[in-house]
Amino acid sequence: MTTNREAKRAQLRQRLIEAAEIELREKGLKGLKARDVTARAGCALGALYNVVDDLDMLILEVNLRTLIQMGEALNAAVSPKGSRPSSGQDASPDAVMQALAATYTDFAIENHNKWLALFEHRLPKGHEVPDSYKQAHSALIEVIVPPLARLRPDLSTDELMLRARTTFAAVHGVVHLSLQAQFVGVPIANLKAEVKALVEAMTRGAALATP
Amino acid sequence: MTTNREAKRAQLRQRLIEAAEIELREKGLKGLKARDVTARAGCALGALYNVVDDLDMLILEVNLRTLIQMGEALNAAVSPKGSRPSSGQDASPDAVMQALAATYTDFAIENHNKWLALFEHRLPKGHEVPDSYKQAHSALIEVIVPPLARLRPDLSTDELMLRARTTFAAVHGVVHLSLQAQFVGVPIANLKAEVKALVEAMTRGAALATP
DNA sequence: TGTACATCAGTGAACGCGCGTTCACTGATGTAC
DNA sequence: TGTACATCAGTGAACGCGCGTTCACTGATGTAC
Repeated sequence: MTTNREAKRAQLRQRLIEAAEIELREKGLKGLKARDVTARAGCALGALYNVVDDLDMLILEVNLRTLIQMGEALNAAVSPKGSRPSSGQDASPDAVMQALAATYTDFAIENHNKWLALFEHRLPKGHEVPDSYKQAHSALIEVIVPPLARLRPDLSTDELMLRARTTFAAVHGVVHLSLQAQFVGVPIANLKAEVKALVEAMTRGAALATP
Repeated sequence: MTTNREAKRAQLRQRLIEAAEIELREKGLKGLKARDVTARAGCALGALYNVVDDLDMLILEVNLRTLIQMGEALNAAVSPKGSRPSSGQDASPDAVMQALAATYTDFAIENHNKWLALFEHRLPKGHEVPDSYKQAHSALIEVIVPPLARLRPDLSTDELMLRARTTFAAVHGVVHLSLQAQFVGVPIANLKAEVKALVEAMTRGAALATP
């Protein structure tokens, strides 16, 4: 039963990822240390390197989780749990866009450090971003496309993808500068209202462009 | 002439700030090292600490310069050099907003590392952000307020300040994710067009809200 | 089922490096008389 | 103006620390017969 060994390895790997996730949540990316992670996972420092190439790869793994969690949150916002399968199209596209933006804002607030790590972590040269990671990225954008497509039937698929990224990034920017607090950001107390106004402007402007 | 000594000190200080600026521009925030800066400034490592508390304080000084340069660029975009004093109000507010956003985008592209450092650098606890820094921040926002005020005469001064920050942050977000390249950003080739569309939507939406 | 051997996960002390900061020293620049 | 002394900018080797990563070792887990 060589599987037994593999299973244990995989188990330790999971424990390490979970430990890293908690450490990241509590201390932020800069505060994430190999020693703390292994201590929390209950194994020796060296064990980490039996199971993972690099500390960077471990972080990437945690980030992948965060991306997936974010995707789940956004999807839940688009199709709330109570809704029946056939009732997918009833909410107005403006409302859907607002729900997505609000969900993103909440997610960022509630998972501040983990969310920040998505943008702060940069791979050392030589490492390539894994496919699963890229897929999780696209999944996020694809949530925005359907409501946007209804607002802008004039746009091609490519243009929609592009505009979806722009919309995402605009909301992201407002949230990011606000939570950073040190720069020109909107005070957190006003954040949600301003994000709403932003999305309102964007969906309204879009509607105008489609007579 | 005790002034002579002071003058030399101030001179070295300037040389160090300039050296740090070049190092930052070339190698980015993470690549900025005390040894490289002093080598470039042509003084000994220790001299740095005669003239500045901290490496962090030196970075802050460089960031202040960057903020001021950015402010100058934005101001130049609002009132181009050829224009006479009395002709300040002729451009439409939409056009002014577009010019500001385009200028911000260009500035970010052309000064990538320095611009990034504005957002990446965080002071260690205990240090307080100096007033000059905060002033430079506000100066940026205040460039946006006049055109926005013309688009939204219904908003109070406070609301305008807030909306100006939101607008700034939205544009910033699109530029930031795009130049970061690794995340969900807009491809750089499409960046300027998308920023334009964003600002168009925001100014148009605003006009609608003011019947 | 039991024994001998091989493998490999797990260990944690030690390595190594990068780098900000200090500090004892020197020599030039200023001050006192 | 000249001399004796004090100050302080400037020097760069050495300190110190944090921390990712390695490595020789051990003991448990699996395999062969």
